[in-house]
Amino acid sequence: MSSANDLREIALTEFSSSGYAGTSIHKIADAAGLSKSAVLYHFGSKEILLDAAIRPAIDELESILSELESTPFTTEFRGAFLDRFVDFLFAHRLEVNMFINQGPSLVDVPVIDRANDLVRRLATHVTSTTASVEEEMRFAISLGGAAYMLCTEQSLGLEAAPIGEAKTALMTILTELLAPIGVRQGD
Amino acid sequence: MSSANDLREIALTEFSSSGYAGTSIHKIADAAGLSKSAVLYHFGSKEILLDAAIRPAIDELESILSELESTPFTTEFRGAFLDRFVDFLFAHRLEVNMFINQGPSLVDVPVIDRANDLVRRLATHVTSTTASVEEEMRFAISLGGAAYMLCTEQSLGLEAAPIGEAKTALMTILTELLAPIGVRQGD
DNA sequence: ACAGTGCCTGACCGATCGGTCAGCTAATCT
DNA sequence: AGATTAGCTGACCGATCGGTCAGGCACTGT
Repeated sequence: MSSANDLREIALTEFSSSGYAGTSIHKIADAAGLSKSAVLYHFGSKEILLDAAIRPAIDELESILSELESTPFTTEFRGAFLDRFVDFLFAHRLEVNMFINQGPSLVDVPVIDRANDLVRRLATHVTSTTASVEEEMRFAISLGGAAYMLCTEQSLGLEAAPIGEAKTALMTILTELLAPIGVRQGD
Repeated sequence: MSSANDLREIALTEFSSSGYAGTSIHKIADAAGLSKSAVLYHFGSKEILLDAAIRPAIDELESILSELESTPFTTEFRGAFLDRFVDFLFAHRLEVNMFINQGPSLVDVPVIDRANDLVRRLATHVTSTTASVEEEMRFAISLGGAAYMLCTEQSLGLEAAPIGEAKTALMTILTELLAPIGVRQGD
């Protein structure tokens, strides 16, 4: 495996668990068995490393969102969308956890701003413009709750379940949570 | 208002939004119109300030948990418990957001360890020992989702709703989310 | 054999971190 | 009036931060 890739993954893990401000370049370098200078050789700055670590996830989120915004929200598409979104959450749990928890405090970092914008767009689309307080809550709880759950299953005693079972359970819960939202659009 | 109390509140706000590691004593002092030394005069160290900021919330959580563990979980108590718990979430949203998001990374800070233990105890009690993956998920999503939602309502476009309406909505959602859990105990 | 390049290191820089300390001021106590 | 105390400040400390730089090492192409 390439050093750059190692560093990206290690940085993502550390940023997600200890926070961006709480993670020093030195710590990441140590975990990779390299020197701090090696990290700055591959990624010109700490911020560039952050960008590289979460950009793929944000790109995919943007793709999901584009499809969502350009497709009539029929009942069957709702299922397909939720399926893809849950897959996204599982595949990029660390990244999601990062910009959900630290997004507000990392403004003016371009890649984080982009992520925040996407979340806002997603919220606007899912809840529509006339959403009630409860509907907006349902969306926020779904997103924040899933991000939290996926990153604390082990530390909370939730031992890793078979992925298939976990996905099914999460889809059940999210479907139930979001069911009252947007029914006027396609159901 | 006393300086010490000002500092506690400012510190809580900053710790919650920018993270413990990402908040310097100097920043807190500036926001309070004092010098860094004044902060360290009132609170001997940054960690002591953190302790002072979130201890009241953790004390109340412990009280809620004690009542929960010592009361038969009848249907009517379930409602009363949820009511008290939602009140707690609203009253201490910043503290909850803090130790939900940064709890794992702030281990070996005693007051945070205590909070983590309480959350684990709460999880064990609510989901019981034989909980399924989905039941544990429902608990984690409820807790993490509520904490996220309560701290991002403004930054996500969710303008502050009347407190009463917001509480009712949150209780509806949490009741629905947790309904399938623990029915064998008192219903 | 030699130049070039990719990868990496250690020394070093200024800034900022958490924390200590001597001392100032205003109010309180005797 | 004199002593004490609470509240606070600015100077200063060592450690660590993100980042720069010169150079070493291994390999490749000529």
